[in-house]
Amino acid sequence: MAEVPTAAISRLVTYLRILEELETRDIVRTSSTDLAERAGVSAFQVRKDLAYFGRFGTRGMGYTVPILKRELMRVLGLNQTWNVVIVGVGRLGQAIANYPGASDYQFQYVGLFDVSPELVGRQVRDLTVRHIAELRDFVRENKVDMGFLAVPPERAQDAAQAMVTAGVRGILNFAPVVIGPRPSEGRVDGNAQQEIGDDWRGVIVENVDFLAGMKRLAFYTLNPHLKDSPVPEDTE
Amino acid sequence: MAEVPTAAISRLVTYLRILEELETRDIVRTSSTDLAERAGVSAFQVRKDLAYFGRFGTRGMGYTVPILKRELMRVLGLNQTWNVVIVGVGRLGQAIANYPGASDYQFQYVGLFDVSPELVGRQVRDLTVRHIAELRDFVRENKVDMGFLAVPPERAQDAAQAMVTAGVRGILNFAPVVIGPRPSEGRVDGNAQQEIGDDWRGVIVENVDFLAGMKRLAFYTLNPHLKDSPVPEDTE
DNA sequence: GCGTGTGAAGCTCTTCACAGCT
DNA sequence: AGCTGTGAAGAGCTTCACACGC
Repeated sequence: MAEVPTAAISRLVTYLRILEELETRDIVRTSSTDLAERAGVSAFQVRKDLAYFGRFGTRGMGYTVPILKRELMRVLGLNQTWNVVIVGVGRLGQAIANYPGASDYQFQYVGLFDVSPELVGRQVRDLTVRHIAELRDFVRENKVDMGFLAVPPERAQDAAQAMVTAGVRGILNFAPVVIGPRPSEGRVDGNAQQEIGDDWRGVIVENVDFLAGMKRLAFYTLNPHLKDSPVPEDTE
Repeated sequence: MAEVPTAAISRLVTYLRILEELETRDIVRTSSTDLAERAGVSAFQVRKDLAYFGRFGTRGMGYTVPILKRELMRVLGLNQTWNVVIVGVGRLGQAIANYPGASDYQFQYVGLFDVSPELVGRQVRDLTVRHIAELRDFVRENKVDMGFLAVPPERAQDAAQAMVTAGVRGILNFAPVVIGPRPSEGRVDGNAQQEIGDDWRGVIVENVDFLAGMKRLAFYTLNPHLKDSPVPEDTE
């Protein structure tokens, strides 16, 4: 199914970041070996990852930083504007909204939503927090490309369903739960759950779960032999 | 090398979460099929993942929720106390420090560190923010099991190096950069980089990178066919 | 009969070696 | 000569089918 490995996409993001840093330092040329070292992967891997999307280098020469950067941005869809709503504007949601770097890639926060009366109406980063009941109309009246979900875990499934129903097709889920085309837990399950998940078709969910990260870290700290350490073996 | 797939550990964390929710609802029995459905994976996968660590079920019966929960906590190292320092106490670091759920697993924040004069000395969640120069002594005088790194990306490599030098053996890296046994960028590279990375041996790094998550989401929103959607095909 | 546990098959991803261009 | 691009080999992960125990 996946003719391009998911892990390859994560690595492309890393390469892009490295290219940006090289560009700020006015370094114009690089190579798969150089990128590999900076990214902590093998040079084979770099070349293979790039090869999924085209031929960006020159044999014998390497890569030209601005060109490869431009191409990776195009591949990743970062040369266009993305309108984003944030659902859940507590401490985490606000930290996300204010985190620098998102606007560098034309990610624009266009709406903030919450249920808390203390938050609705408040200004956060030039935007007024709206009640989540307004989400549906907002998504219909505005172009919304993706939504960030930063509500407490017990509300995540319902909030995600609301986003999908409203028409959001990409969700970055910060809540430590699995969201998806499931009947909402704690609801009477009697009536014919007709076509559950039909509106989830084509919806992309990416998870950013820091509690899970903590637990993985705990496990690997206890079992370090099960994880490849960041100490390089040899780049090629 | 990895006799247990990395992805399996992530899934175990998910199973554990589901078991906790079942327990709060007083559900005592479950099965690989049930867990699979809730976790969004196949039942084969659930059984295989559990089999890496033991035999926790009863044939023909399924699993007993409290037993499987206890066993998974033991496997993941969540039945012991973990002392955590947070390096970087800006908006993101504070959101992390205040995020509920960490203390449920005996993750205890024992020290907060930053360089900003505005933050050092301030109280955050019952702790006084210390200057990062105190990190080394702090780690030596206190038992510190892991560190969370939430500084701006340009400071991440140096801060990570400081943590490792101080003796921190597990790092949860929130900064959108690769950290590791590299010479700090922007430093004169002249003298013999003797044994770079020697002190990184055995250090575990887990990344929680939400900017990367945004970019992956952008890519998969543009190329949905390259990603398995959350819509289930059939659980078994 | 039912659901777990597991060796084996199948598939995806990574590593490799080298052909090909500059 | 040097470094990319890529088919092929190898490793690792997932899926499967079925034996086993309740």
